[in-house]
Amino acid sequence: MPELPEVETTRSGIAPYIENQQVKQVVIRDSRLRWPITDNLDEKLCGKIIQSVSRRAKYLLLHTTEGTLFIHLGMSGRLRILTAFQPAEKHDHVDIVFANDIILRFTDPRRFGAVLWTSEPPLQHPLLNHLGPEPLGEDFDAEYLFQRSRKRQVSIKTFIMNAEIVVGVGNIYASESLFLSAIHPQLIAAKLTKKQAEKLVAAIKLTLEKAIAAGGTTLRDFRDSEGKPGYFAQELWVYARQKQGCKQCGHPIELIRQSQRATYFCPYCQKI
DNA sequence: ACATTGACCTGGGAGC
DNA sequence: TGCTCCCAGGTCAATG
Repeated sequence: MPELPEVETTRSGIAPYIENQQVKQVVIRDSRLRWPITDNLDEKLCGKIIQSVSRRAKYLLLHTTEGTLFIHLGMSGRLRILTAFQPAEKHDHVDIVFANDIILRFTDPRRFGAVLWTSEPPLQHPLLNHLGPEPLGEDFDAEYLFQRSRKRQVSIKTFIMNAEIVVGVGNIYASESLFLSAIHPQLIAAKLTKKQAEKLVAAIKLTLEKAIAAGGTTLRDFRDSEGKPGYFAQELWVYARQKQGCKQCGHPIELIRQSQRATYFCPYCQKI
């Protein structure tokens, strides 16, 4: 469920509550996530102070002086700050309790998420070290995207969702960015022109920035760290709008499948 | 190296 | 009401 804007919304929501706070207790109710939660996480984390909370791709990194806890929300994961006790429910798998009694609670019905500890520099971890540039970073530019797309035979939509090319662009924002840049999602990546690369990079950055500003997109169950939904859904041009009129030209939005994922686009605004 | 597909899970909604 | 089927904001591993 969460793409970069939702993860960033979660990051900025939890950071003020847990930065510079000392971990008092770790409660693990179910360690069966995408990978088993690191053994003896309580021993590793208890007594440590969270120096800062950062984000790399869709991972949240909780830094201490002796290691880093990194968390992925998968498709249905969620982090909440509890300032008063609440009984744990069915999918509340992990609580990190701080010395001031604030609780960071990880919930994940589908258990595609991850909660892992590393004492190495986190960006060198095998799950992180192969990732492409951040979409909002300066190194993600038209020249980069154009060069990387040469000779690539996948569709441009599949291409920009490849985390080795650029991270953070998930199923919603891929369709949205392609609409904004007027590029057909089935265009072969190798056929992207330099001009289209410029428009697409700008569209990805703008879409993600606006979604972050709106607190992410809530279609069904995304909630921020305080339990509130994101408001970007009302700004979506095409996603989940099949058969409805294009907000730009009125033609019905089409729904197709690419790599087993739904893609939405306007056949009039986005010609191949 | 690149492309495609299956796998991991649970819950909700549509259709019968 | 209840059953079955399909779908879902991700991404890794296995296979050509």
